[in-house]
Amino acid sequence: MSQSQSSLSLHETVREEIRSRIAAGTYAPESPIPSTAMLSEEFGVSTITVKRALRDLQAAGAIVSTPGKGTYVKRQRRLLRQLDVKQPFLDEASIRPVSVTREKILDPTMASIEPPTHAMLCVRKTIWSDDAPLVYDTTYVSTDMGDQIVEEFAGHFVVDVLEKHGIHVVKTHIVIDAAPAAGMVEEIFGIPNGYPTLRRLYKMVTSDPNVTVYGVLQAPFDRLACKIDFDWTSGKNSALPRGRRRK
Amino acid sequence: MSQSQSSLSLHETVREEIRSRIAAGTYAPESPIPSTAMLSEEFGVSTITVKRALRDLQAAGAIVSTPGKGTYVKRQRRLLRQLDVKQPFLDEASIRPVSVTREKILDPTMASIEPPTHAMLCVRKTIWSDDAPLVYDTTYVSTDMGDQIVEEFAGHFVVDVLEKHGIHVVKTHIVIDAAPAAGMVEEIFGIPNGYPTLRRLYKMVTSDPNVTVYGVLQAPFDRLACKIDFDWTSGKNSALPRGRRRK
DNA sequence: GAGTGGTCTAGACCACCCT
DNA sequence: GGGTGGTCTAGACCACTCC
Repeated sequence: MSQSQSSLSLHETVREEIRSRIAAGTYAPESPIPSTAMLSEEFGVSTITVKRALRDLQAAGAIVSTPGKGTYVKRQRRLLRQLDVKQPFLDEASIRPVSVTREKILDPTMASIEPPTHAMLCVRKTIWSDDAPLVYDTTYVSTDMGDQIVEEFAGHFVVDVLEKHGIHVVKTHIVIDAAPAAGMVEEIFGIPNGYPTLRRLYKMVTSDPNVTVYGVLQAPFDRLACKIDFDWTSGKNSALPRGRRRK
Repeated sequence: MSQSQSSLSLHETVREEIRSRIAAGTYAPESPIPSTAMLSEEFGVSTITVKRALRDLQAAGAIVSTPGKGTYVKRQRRLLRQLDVKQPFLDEASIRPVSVTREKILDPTMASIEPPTHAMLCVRKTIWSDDAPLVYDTTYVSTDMGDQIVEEFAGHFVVDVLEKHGIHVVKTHIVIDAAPAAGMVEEIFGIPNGYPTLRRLYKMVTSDPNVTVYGVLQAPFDRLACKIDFDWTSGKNSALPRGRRRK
Protein backbone atom coordinates (compact mmCIF):
# COMPACT_ATOMS: atom_id res chain seq x y z
CA MET A 1 0.00 0.00 0.00
CA SER A 2 1.32 3.42 -0.91
CA GLN A 3 1.07 6.01 1.83
CA SER A 4 0.38 9.45 0.41
CA GLN A 5 1.60 11.45 3.42
CA SER A 6 3.46 10.83 6.57
CA SER A 7 2.37 12.53 9.82
CA LEU A 8 -1.21 11.62 9.08
CA SER A 9 -3.09 9.52 11.58
CA LEU A 10 -4.09 6.01 10.60
CA HIS A 11 -7.72 6.72 9.87
CA GLU A 12 -6.65 9.72 7.82
CA THR A 13 -4.28 7.75 5.63
CA VAL A 14 -6.91 5.07 5.13
CA ARG A 15 -9.48 7.74 4.32
CA GLU A 16 -7.25 9.47 1.80
CA GLU A 17 -6.20 6.22 0.17
CA ILE A 18 -9.83 5.23 -0.36
CA ARG A 19 -10.64 8.73 -1.54
CA SER A 20 -7.89 8.59 -4.14
CA ARG A 21 -9.06 5.19 -5.31
CA ILE A 22 -12.49 6.65 -5.87
CA ALA A 23 -10.99 9.59 -7.73
CA ALA A 24 -8.89 7.24 -9.83
CA GLY A 25 -11.90 5.09 -10.67
CA THR A 26 -10.56 1.99 -8.94
CA TYR A 27 -13.77 2.10 -6.97
CA ALA A 28 -16.38 3.07 -9.56
CA PRO A 29 -19.56 5.10 -8.93
CA GLU A 30 -22.63 3.07 -7.92
CA SER A 31 -20.50 0.01 -7.21
CA PRO A 32 -19.55 -1.38 -3.82
CA ILE A 33 -16.19 -0.97 -2.15
CA PRO A 34 -14.64 -3.80 -0.12
CA SER A 35 -16.17 -4.50 3.28
CA THR A 36 -14.70 -3.08 6.46
CA ALA A 37 -13.29 -6.50 7.27
CA MET A 38 -11.45 -6.73 3.97
CA LEU A 39 -10.18 -3.18 4.13
CA SER A 40 -9.09 -3.72 7.70
CA GLU A 41 -7.03 -6.70 6.59
CA GLU A 42 -5.61 -4.94 3.55
CA PHE A 43 -4.48 -1.83 5.44
CA GLY A 44 -3.41 -3.74 8.51
CA VAL A 45 -5.53 -1.68 10.87
CA SER A 46 -8.48 -2.53 13.07
CA THR A 47 -11.98 -2.56 11.66
CA ILE A 48 -12.84 0.37 13.92
CA THR A 49 -10.22 2.52 12.25
CA VAL A 50 -11.60 1.58 8.85
CA LYS A 51 -15.11 2.40 10.02
CA ARG A 52 -13.90 5.76 11.23
CA ALA A 53 -12.39 6.51 7.82
CA LEU A 54 -15.57 5.42 6.05
CA ARG A 55 -17.71 7.53 8.34
CA ASP A 56 -15.69 10.60 7.43
CA LEU A 57 -16.00 9.79 3.75
CA GLN A 58 -19.74 9.48 4.22
CA ALA A 59 -19.83 12.85 5.91
CA ALA A 60 -17.99 14.27 2.91
CA GLY A 61 -20.50 12.79 0.50
CA ALA A 62 -18.12 10.38 -1.22
CA ILE A 63 -19.79 7.11 -0.26
CA VAL A 64 -23.04 5.73 1.10
CA SER A 65 -23.31 2.80 3.47
CA THR A 66 -26.40 0.67 3.80
CA PRO A 67 -26.62 -1.64 6.81
CA GLY A 68 -26.78 -5.21 5.70
CA LYS A 69 -25.78 -4.47 2.14
CA GLY A 70 -22.47 -2.70 1.92
CA THR A 71 -20.79 0.59 1.11
CA TYR A 72 -21.18 2.17 -2.30
CA VAL A 73 -19.43 4.97 -4.16
CA LYS A 74 -21.81 7.86 -4.58
CA ARG A 75 -22.65 9.04 -8.07
CA GLN A 76 -22.11 12.76 -8.36
CA ARG A 77 -24.89 14.76 -9.97
CA ARG A 78 -25.17 18.37 -9.06
CA LEU A 79 -27.75 20.71 -10.49
CA LEU A 80 -26.66 24.25 -11.31
CA ARG A 81 -29.53 26.63 -10.86
CA GLN A 82 -29.80 30.25 -11.99
CA LEU A 83 -30.72 32.56 -9.13
CA ASP A 84 -32.32 35.42 -11.03
CA VAL A 85 -35.67 33.90 -11.80
CA LYS A 86 -38.95 34.20 -9.99
CA GLN A 87 -39.85 30.54 -9.87
CA PRO A 88 -38.30 28.82 -6.90
CA PHE A 89 -37.52 25.84 -9.06
CA LEU A 90 -37.64 23.71 -12.17
CA ASP A 91 -40.62 23.08 -14.36
CA GLU A 92 -39.78 19.44 -14.96
CA ALA A 93 -39.49 18.65 -11.28
CA SER A 94 -42.12 16.72 -9.39
CA ILE A 95 -43.43 17.99 -6.10
CA ARG A 96 -44.29 15.77 -3.17
CA PRO A 97 -46.17 17.38 -0.31
CA VAL A 98 -44.97 16.68 3.21
CA SER A 99 -47.29 18.69 5.45
CA VAL A 100 -49.54 21.71 5.64
CA THR A 101 -49.77 23.29 9.05
CA ARG A 102 -50.23 26.58 10.80
CA GLU A 103 -47.08 27.70 12.57
CA LYS A 104 -45.07 30.59 13.76
CA ILE A 105 -41.63 30.98 12.22
CA LEU A 106 -39.33 29.83 15.00
CA ASP A 107 -36.21 28.79 13.13
CA PRO A 108 -33.50 31.21 14.27
CA THR A 109 -31.84 30.95 10.89
CA MET A 110 -34.82 32.75 9.38
CA ALA A 111 -34.00 35.82 11.44
CA SER A 112 -31.88 37.31 8.66
CA ILE A 113 -34.94 37.88 6.51
CA GLU A 114 -36.91 39.35 9.40
CA PRO A 115 -40.09 37.28 9.41
CA PRO A 116 -43.28 38.30 11.21
CA THR A 117 -43.92 36.84 14.65
CA HIS A 118 -47.49 35.70 14.18
CA ALA A 119 -48.55 32.25 13.02
CA MET A 120 -48.71 31.67 9.28
CA LEU A 121 -49.69 28.97 6.86
CA CYS A 122 -46.74 26.58 6.65
CA VAL A 123 -46.35 24.32 3.63
CA ARG A 124 -43.56 21.75 3.55
CA LYS A 125 -42.70 19.75 0.48
CA THR A 126 -39.90 18.02 -1.35
CA ILE A 127 -38.95 18.69 -4.94
CA TRP A 128 -37.64 15.73 -6.87
CA SER A 129 -35.46 15.59 -9.91
CA ASP A 130 -33.95 12.58 -11.63
CA ASP A 131 -35.74 10.17 -9.27
CA ALA A 132 -34.03 11.58 -6.20
CA PRO A 133 -34.98 14.30 -3.74
CA LEU A 134 -33.38 17.59 -4.75
CA VAL A 135 -34.58 20.18 -2.26
CA TYR A 136 -36.69 20.37 0.85
CA ASP A 137 -38.86 23.46 0.88
CA THR A 138 -40.63 25.14 3.76
CA THR A 139 -42.92 28.00 2.76
CA TYR A 140 -44.78 30.39 5.04
CA VAL A 141 -47.69 32.44 3.71
CA SER A 142 -50.11 34.80 5.41
CA THR A 143 -53.15 32.76 6.38
CA ASP A 144 -55.87 35.14 5.29
CA MET A 145 -56.44 33.51 1.93
CA GLY A 146 -59.19 31.37 0.47
CA ASP A 147 -59.19 27.74 1.55
CA GLN A 148 -59.14 26.44 -2.01
CA ILE A 149 -55.93 28.32 -2.65
CA VAL A 150 -54.37 26.72 0.39
CA GLU A 151 -55.16 23.30 -1.07
CA GLU A 152 -53.13 24.08 -4.15
CA PHE A 153 -50.05 25.11 -2.24
CA ALA A 154 -49.05 21.61 -1.26
CA GLY A 155 -48.73 20.32 -4.81
CA HIS A 156 -47.48 23.33 -6.72
CA PHE A 157 -44.89 26.05 -6.48
CA VAL A 158 -46.24 28.81 -4.30
CA VAL A 159 -45.30 31.44 -6.85
CA ASP A 160 -47.26 29.63 -9.56
CA VAL A 161 -50.35 29.39 -7.40
CA LEU A 162 -50.22 33.06 -6.50
CA GLU A 163 -49.63 34.05 -10.12
CA LYS A 164 -52.66 32.01 -11.17
CA HIS A 165 -54.76 34.03 -8.77
CA GLY A 166 -53.45 37.34 -10.01
CA ILE A 167 -50.90 37.94 -7.29
CA HIS A 168 -47.45 38.83 -8.59
CA VAL A 169 -44.08 38.82 -6.91
CA VAL A 170 -42.61 42.30 -6.97
CA LYS A 171 -39.55 41.89 -4.78
CA THR A 172 -37.40 38.96 -3.70
CA HIS A 173 -34.88 38.95 -0.88
CA ILE A 174 -32.55 36.00 -0.76
CA VAL A 175 -30.00 34.84 1.78
CA ILE A 176 -27.75 31.94 0.83
CA ASP A 177 -25.77 30.02 3.37
CA ALA A 178 -24.44 26.59 4.17
CA ALA A 179 -25.59 24.60 7.19
CA PRO A 180 -25.15 21.12 8.63
CA ALA A 181 -28.18 18.91 8.10
CA ALA A 182 -30.44 18.26 11.07
CA GLY A 183 -33.89 16.89 11.78
CA MET A 184 -36.26 16.41 8.87
CA VAL A 185 -33.60 17.02 6.25
CA GLU A 186 -31.55 14.04 7.38
CA GLU A 187 -34.48 11.68 6.96
CA ILE A 188 -35.64 12.98 3.61
CA PHE A 189 -32.28 12.84 1.92
CA GLY A 190 -30.90 9.90 3.87
CA ILE A 191 -27.86 11.87 4.91
CA PRO A 192 -26.04 11.74 8.23
CA ASN A 193 -26.38 14.41 10.89
CA GLY A 194 -24.13 17.36 10.14
CA TYR A 195 -23.96 16.69 6.40
CA PRO A 196 -23.28 19.97 4.56
CA THR A 197 -26.32 21.48 2.90
CA LEU A 198 -26.88 24.57 0.80
CA ARG A 199 -29.68 26.77 2.06
CA ARG A 200 -31.66 29.50 0.38
CA LEU A 201 -33.80 31.64 2.63
CA TYR A 202 -36.25 33.85 0.79
CA LYS A 203 -38.79 36.57 1.34
CA MET A 204 -41.12 37.52 -1.50
CA VAL A 205 -43.12 40.72 -1.51
CA THR A 206 -46.18 40.52 -3.76
CA SER A 207 -48.55 42.90 -5.46
CA ASP A 208 -51.05 42.10 -2.72
CA PRO A 209 -49.93 44.00 0.40
CA ASN A 210 -51.53 41.31 2.58
CA VAL A 211 -49.54 38.51 1.00
CA THR A 212 -45.84 38.07 1.73
CA VAL A 213 -44.11 34.75 1.34
CA TYR A 214 -41.25 33.50 3.51
CA GLY A 215 -39.38 30.25 3.22
CA VAL A 216 -36.29 28.08 3.07
CA LEU A 217 -34.99 25.80 0.41
CA GLN A 218 -32.49 23.23 1.63
CA ALA A 219 -30.48 20.76 -0.44
CA PRO A 220 -27.53 18.44 0.19
CA PHE A 221 -24.39 20.19 -0.99
CA ASP A 222 -23.72 17.61 -3.67
CA ARG A 223 -27.12 18.05 -5.30
CA LEU A 224 -27.40 21.78 -5.89
CA ALA A 225 -25.46 24.94 -6.61
CA CYS A 226 -26.57 28.50 -7.40
CA LYS A 227 -25.44 30.70 -10.25
CA ILE A 228 -25.77 34.37 -10.97
CA ASP A 229 -24.27 36.76 -13.48
CA PHE A 230 -23.74 40.50 -13.28
CA ASP A 231 -23.16 42.95 -16.08
CA TRP A 232 -21.68 46.19 -14.80
CA THR A 233 -21.57 47.96 -18.15
CA SER A 234 -25.24 48.89 -18.32
CA GLY A 235 -25.24 51.41 -15.49
CA LYS A 236 -23.54 52.42 -12.31
CA ASN A 237 -23.33 49.34 -10.07
CA SER A 238 -26.52 47.94 -11.46
CA ALA A 239 -26.96 44.29 -12.23
CA LEU A 240 -28.88 43.05 -15.23
CA PRO A 241 -28.55 39.31 -15.08
CA ARG A 242 -28.46 37.74 -18.52
CA GLY A 243 -31.17 39.89 -20.06
CA ARG A 244 -34.42 38.10 -20.84
CA ARG A 245 -35.22 34.71 -19.52
CA ARG A 246 -38.68 33.60 -20.45
CA LYS A 247 -39.37 29.94 -20.70
CA MET B 1 -31.31 13.08 32.73
CA SER B 2 -34.25 13.85 30.51
CA GLN B 3 -34.33 11.94 27.25
CA SER B 4 -35.83 14.03 24.47
CA GLN B 5 -36.68 11.12 22.16
CA SER B 6 -36.86 7.40 22.36
CA SER B 7 -35.51 5.24 19.50
CA LEU B 8 -32.42 7.38 19.35
CA SER B 9 -29.07 5.72 19.78
CA LEU B 10 -27.01 6.50 22.84
CA HIS B 11 -24.58 8.87 21.20
CA GLU B 12 -27.51 10.66 19.58
CA THR B 13 -29.34 11.24 22.84
CA VAL B 14 -26.13 12.45 24.47
CA ARG B 15 -25.48 14.72 21.50
CA GLU B 16 -28.96 16.21 21.53
CA GLU B 17 -28.93 16.69 25.29
CA ILE B 18 -25.68 18.63 25.10
CA ARG B 19 -26.96 20.56 22.11
CA SER B 20 -30.06 21.61 24.00
CA ARG B 21 -27.98 22.66 26.98
CA ILE B 22 -25.98 24.91 24.69
CA ALA B 23 -29.17 26.31 23.20
CA ALA B 24 -30.59 26.89 26.69
CA GLY B 25 -27.44 28.64 27.82
CA THR B 26 -26.57 26.06 30.46
CA TYR B 27 -23.28 25.77 28.62
CA ALA B 28 -22.44 29.36 27.72
CA PRO B 29 -20.51 30.53 24.63
CA GLU B 30 -16.72 30.69 25.05
CA SER B 31 -16.86 28.67 28.25
CA PRO B 32 -15.86 25.03 28.73
CA ILE B 33 -18.26 22.13 28.97
CA PRO B 34 -17.58 19.21 31.35
CA SER B 35 -14.84 16.79 30.36
CA THR B 36 -15.59 13.54 28.57
CA ALA B 37 -14.94 11.68 31.82
CA MET B 38 -17.50 13.74 33.71
CA LEU B 39 -20.09 13.56 30.95
CA SER B 40 -19.52 9.84 30.66
CA GLU B 41 -20.29 9.46 34.36
CA GLU B 42 -23.30 11.77 34.28
CA PHE B 43 -24.95 10.05 31.32
CA GLY B 44 -23.93 6.57 32.37
CA VAL B 45 -22.28 5.77 29.05
CA SER B 46 -18.70 5.00 28.09
CA THR B 47 -16.29 7.82 27.37
CA ILE B 48 -16.11 6.66 23.76
CA THR B 49 -19.81 7.26 23.30
CA VAL B 50 -19.42 10.74 24.75
CA LYS B 51 -16.49 11.40 22.45
CA ARG B 52 -18.57 10.29 19.50
CA ALA B 53 -21.31 12.74 20.46
CA LEU B 54 -18.81 15.56 20.91
CA ARG B 55 -17.20 14.82 17.56
CA ASP B 56 -20.56 15.17 15.84
CA LEU B 57 -21.20 18.43 17.64
CA GLN B 58 -17.80 19.65 16.48
CA ALA B 59 -18.64 18.70 12.92
CA ALA B 60 -21.82 20.73 13.25
CA GLY B 61 -19.92 23.76 14.49
CA ALA B 62 -21.40 23.85 17.98
CA ILE B 63 -18.24 23.25 19.99
CA VAL B 64 -14.46 23.30 19.66
CA SER B 65 -12.14 20.88 21.40
CA THR B 66 -8.49 21.64 22.10
CA PRO B 67 -6.29 18.72 23.11
CA GLY B 68 -4.93 19.23 26.58
CA LYS B 69 -7.31 22.07 27.39
CA GLY B 70 -10.90 21.09 27.03
CA THR B 71 -14.03 21.53 24.97
CA TYR B 72 -15.58 24.97 24.54
CA VAL B 73 -18.91 26.22 23.27
CA LYS B 74 -18.38 28.09 20.04
CA ARG B 75 -19.39 31.72 19.81
CA GLN B 76 -21.59 32.28 16.79
CA ARG B 77 -20.75 35.24 14.60
CA ARG B 78 -21.79 35.11 11.01
CA LEU B 79 -21.20 37.87 8.52
CA LEU B 80 -23.97 38.63 6.05
CA ARG B 81 -22.50 39.87 2.82
CA GLN B 82 -24.28 41.52 -0.10
CA LEU B 83 -23.56 39.73 -3.38
CA ASP B 84 -24.14 42.53 -5.84
CA VAL B 85 -20.97 44.50 -5.38
CA LYS B 86 -17.76 44.38 -7.34
CA GLN B 87 -15.33 44.17 -4.46
CA PRO B 88 -14.81 40.60 -3.40
CA PHE B 89 -14.87 41.70 0.21
CA LEU B 90 -14.90 44.19 3.04
CA ASP B 91 -12.89 47.37 3.27
CA GLU B 92 -12.15 47.00 6.95
CA ALA B 93 -10.83 43.50 6.58
CA SER B 94 -7.16 42.70 6.80
CA ILE B 95 -5.51 40.56 4.17
CA ARG B 96 -2.81 38.03 4.89
CA PRO B 97 -0.99 36.60 1.89
CA VAL B 98 -0.49 32.84 1.78
CA SER B 99 1.30 32.20 -1.49
CA VAL B 100 1.90 33.50 -5.00
CA THR B 101 2.55 30.82 -7.56
CA ARG B 102 2.05 29.96 -11.19
CA GLU B 103 -0.43 27.17 -11.67
CA LYS B 104 -3.00 25.63 -13.91
CA ILE B 105 -6.52 25.50 -12.58
CA LEU B 106 -6.96 21.85 -11.68
CA ASP B 107 -9.72 21.96 -9.08
CA PRO B 108 -12.67 20.13 -10.65
CA THR B 109 -15.08 22.34 -8.75
CA MET B 110 -13.93 25.26 -10.91
CA ALA B 111 -15.26 23.52 -14.00
CA SER B 112 -18.62 25.25 -13.69
CA ILE B 113 -17.09 28.60 -14.56
CA GLU B 114 -15.11 27.15 -17.46
CA PRO B 115 -11.57 28.25 -16.71
CA PRO B 116 -8.77 28.23 -19.29
CA THR B 117 -6.43 25.27 -19.30
CA HIS B 118 -3.12 27.11 -19.40
CA ALA B 119 -1.09 28.09 -16.34
CA MET B 120 -1.99 31.37 -14.67
CA LEU B 121 -0.78 33.54 -11.85
CA CYS B 122 -2.24 32.07 -8.67
CA VAL B 123 -2.60 34.23 -5.56
CA ARG B 124 -3.79 32.66 -2.31
CA LYS B 125 -4.65 34.70 0.74
CA THR B 126 -6.82 34.82 3.80
CA ILE B 127 -9.12 37.67 4.71
CA TRP B 128 -9.55 38.35 8.41
CA SER B 129 -12.33 40.04 10.26
CA ASP B 130 -12.83 40.43 13.97
CA ASP B 131 -9.47 38.78 14.71
CA ALA B 132 -10.46 35.52 13.06
CA PRO B 133 -10.05 34.19 9.54
CA LEU B 134 -13.19 34.86 7.52
CA VAL B 135 -12.52 33.57 4.02
CA TYR B 136 -9.79 31.80 2.12
CA ASP B 137 -9.34 33.20 -1.36
CA THR B 138 -7.64 31.68 -4.37
CA THR B 139 -7.35 34.01 -7.36
CA TYR B 140 -6.11 33.19 -10.83
CA VAL B 141 -5.08 35.97 -13.21
CA SER B 142 -3.56 35.91 -16.67
CA THR B 143 0.20 36.11 -16.20
CA ASP B 144 1.00 38.62 -18.90
CA MET B 145 1.07 41.61 -16.54
CA GLY B 146 3.80 43.83 -15.16
CA ASP B 147 5.79 42.29 -12.30
CA GLN B 148 5.13 45.21 -9.97
CA ILE B 149 1.40 44.64 -10.34
CA VAL B 150 1.86 41.02 -9.38
CA GLU B 151 3.55 42.14 -6.17
CA GLU B 152 0.46 44.09 -5.16
CA PHE B 153 -1.89 41.19 -5.63
CA ALA B 154 -0.82 39.35 -2.53
CA GLY B 155 -1.71 42.15 -0.13
CA HIS B 156 -4.76 43.72 -1.73
CA PHE B 157 -8.02 42.76 -3.33
CA VAL B 158 -7.39 41.86 -6.93
CA VAL B 159 -10.21 44.07 -8.11
CA ASP B 160 -8.71 47.07 -6.31
CA VAL B 161 -5.30 46.49 -7.86
CA LEU B 162 -6.75 46.20 -11.34
CA GLU B 163 -8.90 49.26 -10.84
CA LYS B 164 -5.84 51.24 -9.74
CA HIS B 165 -4.20 50.36 -13.02
CA GLY B 166 -7.17 51.37 -15.10
CA ILE B 167 -8.62 47.91 -15.61
CA HIS B 168 -12.32 47.65 -14.80
CA VAL B 169 -14.54 44.68 -14.18
CA VAL B 170 -17.33 44.60 -16.75
CA LYS B 171 -18.92 41.23 -16.03
CA THR B 172 -19.03 38.89 -13.06
CA HIS B 173 -20.14 35.28 -13.11
CA ILE B 174 -20.71 33.69 -9.73
CA VAL B 175 -21.43 30.14 -8.65
CA ILE B 176 -22.32 29.55 -5.03
CA ASP B 177 -22.23 26.15 -3.46
CA ALA B 178 -21.52 24.34 -0.24
CA ALA B 179 -18.66 21.89 0.16
CA PRO B 180 -16.98 19.90 2.91
CA ALA B 181 -13.67 21.38 4.01
CA ALA B 182 -10.50 19.66 2.87
CA GLY B 183 -6.78 20.36 2.68
CA MET B 184 -5.61 23.93 3.19
CA VAL B 185 -8.98 25.15 4.41
CA GLU B 186 -8.97 22.80 7.40
CA GLU B 187 -5.64 24.13 8.60
CA ILE B 188 -6.41 27.80 8.12
CA PHE B 189 -9.71 27.76 9.94
CA GLY B 190 -8.87 25.01 12.38
CA ILE B 191 -11.90 23.01 11.36
CA PRO B 192 -12.23 19.25 11.03
CA ASN B 193 -12.21 17.44 7.71
CA GLY B 194 -15.62 17.55 6.11
CA TYR B 195 -16.77 20.66 7.96
CA PRO B 196 -19.42 22.48 5.89
CA THR B 197 -18.14 25.52 4.04
CA LEU B 198 -19.79 28.09 1.80
CA ARG B 199 -18.02 28.56 -1.51
CA ARG B 200 -18.17 31.33 -4.06
CA LEU B 201 -16.58 30.61 -7.41
CA TYR B 202 -16.15 33.65 -9.60
CA LYS B 203 -15.08 34.70 -13.05
CA MET B 204 -14.55 38.38 -13.77
CA VAL B 205 -14.32 39.76 -17.27
CA THR B 206 -12.47 43.07 -17.41
CA SER B 207 -12.15 46.01 -19.78
CA ASP B 208 -8.79 44.58 -20.81
CA PRO B 209 -9.49 41.61 -23.11
CA ASN B 210 -6.23 39.99 -21.97
CA VAL B 211 -7.18 40.08 -18.32
CA THR B 212 -9.79 37.72 -16.92
CA VAL B 213 -9.87 36.80 -13.26
CA TYR B 214 -10.94 33.42 -11.88
CA GLY B 215 -11.13 32.35 -8.29
CA VAL B 216 -12.78 30.79 -5.27
CA LEU B 217 -13.76 32.23 -1.93
CA GLN B 218 -14.26 29.66 0.79
CA ALA B 219 -15.51 30.23 4.33
CA PRO B 220 -16.71 28.02 7.19
CA PHE B 221 -20.50 27.91 7.10
CA ASP B 222 -20.82 29.59 10.47
CA ARG B 223 -18.77 32.60 9.44
CA LEU B 224 -20.40 33.81 6.24
CA ALA B 225 -23.66 34.05 4.33
CA CYS B 226 -24.58 35.77 1.07
CA LYS B 227 -27.47 38.11 0.43
CA ILE B 228 -29.08 39.44 -2.71
CA ASP B 229 -32.26 41.33 -3.49
CA PHE B 230 -34.29 41.48 -6.67
CA ASP B 231 -36.82 44.06 -7.71
CA TRP B 232 -39.07 42.77 -10.48
CA THR B 233 -41.07 45.96 -10.91
CA SER B 234 -38.51 47.91 -12.91
CA GLY B 235 -38.69 45.81 -16.07
CA LYS B 236 -39.55 42.40 -17.38
CA ASN B 237 -37.57 39.87 -15.35
CA SER B 238 -34.73 42.27 -14.76
CA ALA B 239 -33.04 42.61 -11.42
CA LEU B 240 -31.93 45.91 -9.99
CA PRO B 241 -30.52 45.04 -6.61
CA ARG B 242 -31.20 47.71 -4.04
CA GLY B 243 -30.60 50.70 -6.29
CA ARG B 244 -27.36 52.55 -5.69
CA ARG B 245 -24.71 51.19 -3.47
CA ARG B 246 -21.67 53.38 -3.30
CA LYS B 247 -19.63 53.27 -0.15
C1' DG C 1 1.72 15.27 37.98
C1' DA C 2 -3.03 15.50 37.10
C1' DG C 3 -6.27 16.32 33.68
C1' DT C 4 -7.52 16.90 28.98
C1' DG C 5 -8.85 15.40 24.21
C1' DG C 6 -7.20 12.33 20.14
C1' DT C 7 -6.10 7.80 18.53
C1' DC C 8 -6.09 2.89 18.23
C1' DT C 9 -7.19 -1.67 19.57
C1' DA C 10 -9.97 -6.21 20.55
C1' DG C 11 -14.21 -7.86 21.17
C1' DA C 12 -19.08 -8.04 21.44
C1' DC C 13 -24.02 -7.48 20.08
C1' DC C 14 -27.63 -6.01 16.94
C1' DA C 15 -30.53 -5.36 12.67
C1' DC C 16 -30.41 -5.91 8.23
C1' DC C 17 -29.79 -8.14 3.46
C1' DC C 18 -29.08 -11.89 0.53
C1' DT C 19 -29.05 -16.60 -0.86
C1' DG D 1 -26.63 -18.80 7.79
C1' DG D 2 -23.07 -15.91 6.46
C1' DG D 3 -22.00 -11.30 5.42
C1' DT D 4 -22.77 -6.49 6.07
C1' DG D 5 -22.62 -1.97 8.50
C1' DG D 6 -23.97 0.44 13.12
C1' DT D 7 -23.39 0.67 17.99
C1' DC D 8 -21.33 0.24 22.43
C1' DT D 9 -17.92 -1.15 25.67
C1' DA D 10 -13.26 -1.46 28.40
C1' DG D 11 -8.78 -0.36 28.24
C1' DA D 12 -4.59 1.55 26.63
C1' DC D 13 -1.20 5.02 24.89
C1' DC D 14 0.05 9.63 23.36
C1' DA D 15 0.67 14.78 23.27
C1' DC D 16 -0.77 18.49 25.21
C1' DT D 17 -1.89 22.18 28.95
C1' DC D 18 -1.96 23.94 33.35
C1' DC D 19 -0.56 24.16 38.01
